[in-house]
Amino acid sequence: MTRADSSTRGDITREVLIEAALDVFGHDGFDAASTRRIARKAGVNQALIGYHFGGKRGLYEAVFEHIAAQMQLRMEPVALEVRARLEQLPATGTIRRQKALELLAQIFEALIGMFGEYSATGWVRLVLREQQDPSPAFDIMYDRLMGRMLQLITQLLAIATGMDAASEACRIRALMLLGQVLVFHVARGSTSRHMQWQVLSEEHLTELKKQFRLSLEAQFSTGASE
Amino acid sequence: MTRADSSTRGDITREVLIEAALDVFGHDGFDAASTRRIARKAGVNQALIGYHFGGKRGLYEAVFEHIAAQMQLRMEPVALEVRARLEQLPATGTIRRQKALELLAQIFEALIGMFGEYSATGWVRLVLREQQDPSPAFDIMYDRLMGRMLQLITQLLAIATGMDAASEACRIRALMLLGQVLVFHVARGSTSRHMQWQVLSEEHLTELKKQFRLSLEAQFSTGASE
DNA sequence: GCTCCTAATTTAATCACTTGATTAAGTTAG
DNA sequence: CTAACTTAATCAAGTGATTAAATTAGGAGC
Repeated sequence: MTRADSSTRGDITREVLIEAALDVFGHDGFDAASTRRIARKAGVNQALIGYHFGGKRGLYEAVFEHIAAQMQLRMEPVALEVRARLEQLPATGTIRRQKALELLAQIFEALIGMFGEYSATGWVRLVLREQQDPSPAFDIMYDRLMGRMLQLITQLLAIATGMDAASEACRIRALMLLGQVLVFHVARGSTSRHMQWQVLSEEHLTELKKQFRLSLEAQFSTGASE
Repeated sequence: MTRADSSTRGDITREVLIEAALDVFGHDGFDAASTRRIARKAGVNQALIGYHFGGKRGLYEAVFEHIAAQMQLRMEPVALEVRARLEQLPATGTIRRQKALELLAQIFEALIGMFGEYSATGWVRLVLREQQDPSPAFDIMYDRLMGRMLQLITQLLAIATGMDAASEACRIRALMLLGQVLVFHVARGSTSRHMQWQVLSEEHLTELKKQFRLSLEAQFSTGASE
């Protein structure tokens, strides 16, 4: 789609291969995916995988670089804005807590939107597989994105609740928040049956955002919490 | 281990094959797992898979029957007790809500324990894979276990909050609760890095139960919700 | 603007190997 | 003795990787 400017032949080949590989790896997993199928889907010769990426593994990791770049493109502006507003918060007080909670909601809204948008593509499955037993490809994603995002969430949660950001409890609660969002993607089979949702539509995402916000505020809005 | 009473040779063979298959399928996934490796691990001939289970697929589904049976064995008593106590609840009032919330906490405590206990074995990965694109093997698990469990959770949540059990909101919140627990297993890579947990120990599980209960009570304890 | 040449890229063919399934011949237990 | 069970051997199909040969694009020289 946006490939008009890719200069050399090789660049184009690499690009179509990565896109095809994202699909096939996402669908079948690393082992079950065959390089021939990827090449056929990309409309190029199978040997080009070896030529351009060194082999199947190299292509796999290139796919993760690609995903990480796309996610970063999407989440970085939000993270930057949140961090900027974080600086301007009053040093203490109820308002500081309230604002931090609002920033937290903002991040998760973006996350829900991103997960929802990409849930049709194969990359949710890809990342999920890597979560189970991480290969070097996982580090690409964690170091650039997930880790930072989790840090930011934990930090905001600490401010919003008065917890210690370094505490185990605070990090657990941060992950639990993430779980409330992830479940609709990682437990897709159960979700689609229990909700009777065939596909995650825009309306469903809106409802998820709403319910998540309710949950967030019920848990942490100023007043009592640990 | 508990195989002293399995009568015929065939039964024993089936059993060791299923146990080996649970490991290998869990580790490698359906496609990447090889019947030869399973057979070698089980200490039997590869052709026995075809003989006893009809083929690789048949063995795979037998593994799920096995898992479902084990989970059922573990969760059924809890579900029964909860359902029994549910009957004895007062028809309305704050106490009814409080008790329902308590039952909810009880279920999740059992779930956290079960997930934690089995997280070392391969079956979390197995089920997770099936969640992504469910095969007939998934229905075995959903119909017997997950579906019922989700129904029960939704029902209790409805009582505890005054929501309508059939409403979309209530079902969403039920899944979100489950997500708070699942995340530590499905996002294992991120969890182990963020928490710096190498493995889910008994102490970690205790802390998870504690934090989950805090979250549950903060969200739904009597007073304001909906 | 043209040709020519070289390096980058692509192709088809082939390699050794593993896969799940099947078969016929064996072995065991009741 | 017979039916249940197990074995080793073999099958066709598909795997990732590699190779040498063919093709292509783009800059140098005129």
